[in-house]
Amino acid sequence: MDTQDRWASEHEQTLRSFLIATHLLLDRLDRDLQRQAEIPLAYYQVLACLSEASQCTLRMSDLAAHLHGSRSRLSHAVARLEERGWVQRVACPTDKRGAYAVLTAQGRAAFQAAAPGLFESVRQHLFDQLSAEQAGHLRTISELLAAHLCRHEELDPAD
Amino acid sequence: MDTQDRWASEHEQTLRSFLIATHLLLDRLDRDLQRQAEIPLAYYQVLACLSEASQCTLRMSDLAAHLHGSRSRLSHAVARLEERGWVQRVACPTDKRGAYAVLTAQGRAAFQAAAPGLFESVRQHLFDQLSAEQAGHLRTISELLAAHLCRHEELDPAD
DNA sequence: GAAACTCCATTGAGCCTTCAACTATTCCGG
DNA sequence: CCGGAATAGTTGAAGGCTCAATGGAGTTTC
Repeated sequence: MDTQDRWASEHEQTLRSFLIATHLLLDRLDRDLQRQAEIPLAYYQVLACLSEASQCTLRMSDLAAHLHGSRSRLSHAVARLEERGWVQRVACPTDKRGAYAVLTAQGRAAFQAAAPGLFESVRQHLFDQLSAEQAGHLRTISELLAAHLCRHEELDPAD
Repeated sequence: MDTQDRWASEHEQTLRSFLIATHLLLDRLDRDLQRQAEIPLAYYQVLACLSEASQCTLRMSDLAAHLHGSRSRLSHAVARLEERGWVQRVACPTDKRGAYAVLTAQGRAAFQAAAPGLFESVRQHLFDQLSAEQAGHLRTISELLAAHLCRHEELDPAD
């Protein structure tokens, strides 16, 4: 087996483990959250983002950008969250195309009720499995990859 | 800020980066593969698994287990792949409940056509962004997490 | 050997996401 | 100011996933 092949097979194995681990972990977190709080992880993230914004309010576009997701997806998500009374859409006075998403009191309550269970899952399935050093590595790696992918999306609007 | 808080906020940041990075990366790989080869990453993994099996054949259950996914999901996936003529179901002679999934010649061809593009994406968006040391860490971490989550699923059939 | 259990695999409903229009507004060059 | 281009956001169809329910086939027990 020459050097090229060794490289490839090593990376292939890493990729395989990475795909399995991330799928299993994301599924588990999503499932736990779904069972305990009846919200998908993706919607929890919307609530989390809004809860940190000033006035618990964000323009739809900004919210989508913070979540690194598409406008379309956010639009659907907010529609669902609005049905539950957790978020409200408010028209933007200065730009009639625009809309604000506002976290309601109920939305904040739902978010706060869901958080402890999620953190417990994360602790159990992620951080309890890693040494402090490994958690540090994971953070570094995640930040590197996220930065690259964000950069790449800006530059490559192959859409 | 006391020690507890520091711990929590550090981990929260790590989690955030991790979720963003994995979502962006999985989306990008899936999208690239979809554009270049018109298959979702999940279906590619099915083909990959079959292509490595002896006779390119695997029991549905075993295939699901290798992929760490549910039987239901695999059943749907194989149904789609069968429509395309890439996989064929074959009844198991010894156990009439059972079914084999067999990779067809067309399926193998589609898999081989898709692989280079995927590896290129993986190289560009994952390994080119990491040092050799970091790739090693990622592998270790992934394997740890995957092992834990597999163990956990066996032990905790909270279903 | 029949009832009770378990196991393999499939099915359909419901939800989430993506993709590709589409509407409505705002911006900008001339 | 007008017409074209860019921007904000929504919508509906299509596809994939999960969940719960089902059917059919082996297995166990007495």
